[in-house]
Amino acid sequence: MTDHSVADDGLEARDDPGANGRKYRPGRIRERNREKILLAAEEEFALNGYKGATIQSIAERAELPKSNVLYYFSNKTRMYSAMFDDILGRWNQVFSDIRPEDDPAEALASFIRAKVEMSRRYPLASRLFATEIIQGAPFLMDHLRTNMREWVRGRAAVIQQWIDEGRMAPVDPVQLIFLIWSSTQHYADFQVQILMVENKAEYEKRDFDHAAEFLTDVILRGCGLEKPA
Amino acid sequence: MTDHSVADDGLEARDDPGANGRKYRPGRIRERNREKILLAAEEEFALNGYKGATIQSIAERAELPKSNVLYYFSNKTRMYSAMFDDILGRWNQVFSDIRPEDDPAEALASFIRAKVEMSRRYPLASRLFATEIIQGAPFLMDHLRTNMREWVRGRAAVIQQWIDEGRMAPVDPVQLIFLIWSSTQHYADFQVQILMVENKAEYEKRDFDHAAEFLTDVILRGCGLEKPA
DNA sequence: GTCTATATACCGATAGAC
DNA sequence: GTCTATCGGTATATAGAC
Repeated sequence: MTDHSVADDGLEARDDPGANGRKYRPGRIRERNREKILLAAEEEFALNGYKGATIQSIAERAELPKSNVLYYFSNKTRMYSAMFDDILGRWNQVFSDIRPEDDPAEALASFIRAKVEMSRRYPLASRLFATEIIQGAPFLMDHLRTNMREWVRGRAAVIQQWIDEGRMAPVDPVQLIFLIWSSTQHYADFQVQILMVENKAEYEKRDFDHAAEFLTDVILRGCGLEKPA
Repeated sequence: MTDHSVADDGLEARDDPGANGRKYRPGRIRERNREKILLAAEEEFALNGYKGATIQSIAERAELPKSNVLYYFSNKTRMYSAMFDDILGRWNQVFSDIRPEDDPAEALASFIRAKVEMSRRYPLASRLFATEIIQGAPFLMDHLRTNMREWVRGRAAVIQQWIDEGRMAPVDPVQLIFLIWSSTQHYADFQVQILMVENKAEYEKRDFDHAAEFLTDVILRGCGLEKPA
């Protein structure tokens, strides 16, 4: 269960314009099908879990024959891994950095906003990630032990420096990161619960704005910070 | 998938002392086996998901033949439902109430502590619940729509009253409940991630104490409250 | 009540025609 | 590259001996 392979298909975006202006790209169909499959897999895995999702159902959602799916991803575990590579890549593009010279209030607020926005834009990815962690992270263990640990340590060091400089209340930086993670992801992972409790049919953009505002409000004040203008 | 039946086996704890002082209770073996199965089911379902958990593996963990398990719970879905009835019953016993005349700081602090303690004592139950919600709550939908909605509304009303009386900062009471839920459950649901990031082999009691202290510290201050003595 | 044997169904993966 | 047919394995659930 440590087969956390990198999706290494040739995805170079080589443009090779044809005669009549229509772009010709070798592997364009392949690329498109790959994306369709990964998107379908995201929905099926998120909704039914690893075992519960079947290659058949993924194929149907992607509007491709089952064997075609197995042609692109030789087996189910590889497909699952490739999906996480996809998700983690997407996340890395979005994550903004924080630096010691930044204003703590502004940095934390923008971090919270970015995470809430992620919950809004990629709820399936968030749920998949949560399910994977809850079940013991068999596929992402390596990622947690290396990349994520380093990521947290880097951010925690910056926060600690802010504290040492007396620019915010002395709270455990690592716990603070966990608090921001959990409270923001909650809106994606527990969407159904939130909707049911609030008796809403579906989320609207303003719900996320409201959530982000509430969280920055409470967490920043909890860190002894004034809300940025 | 709406077969959310209540486990209605005769579980009356009728004591019927025998001749030599040894308690005789009809259905005692049945009760014991039921508990063993439900405990095993909790572990298997939490670790592998609904589809991933097999009756065979549950039976082995409970040290009973597979058919014996199917004798107590006629099928897999009933077993899954009975497990949640069990969990929800356990939770209802623990949940403390909050009243308008309580001190907001103390009430919220004890609520946070109780939830963290729950994450420590019943991590599997928390993970099962999370997985169920993430996957759209097919079995718990009814519970969310009725019991849980009422529970939240009752607590939110009390918090709102505190706000109206100027005893705490004006924050959205429902969002505050979500914040406390998400941040406390996180320690059970994302245990592996937390351990990996902090490079720890396993949780200790003091880790939970530390987490509870951090959360009460930040959240209470975020609500404009002083930490209770 | 307990357990063996088995019916039935479905899944992942492969072989091979086109 | 695409698709049909199918193999081997395993799951739930039941029938029936004890």
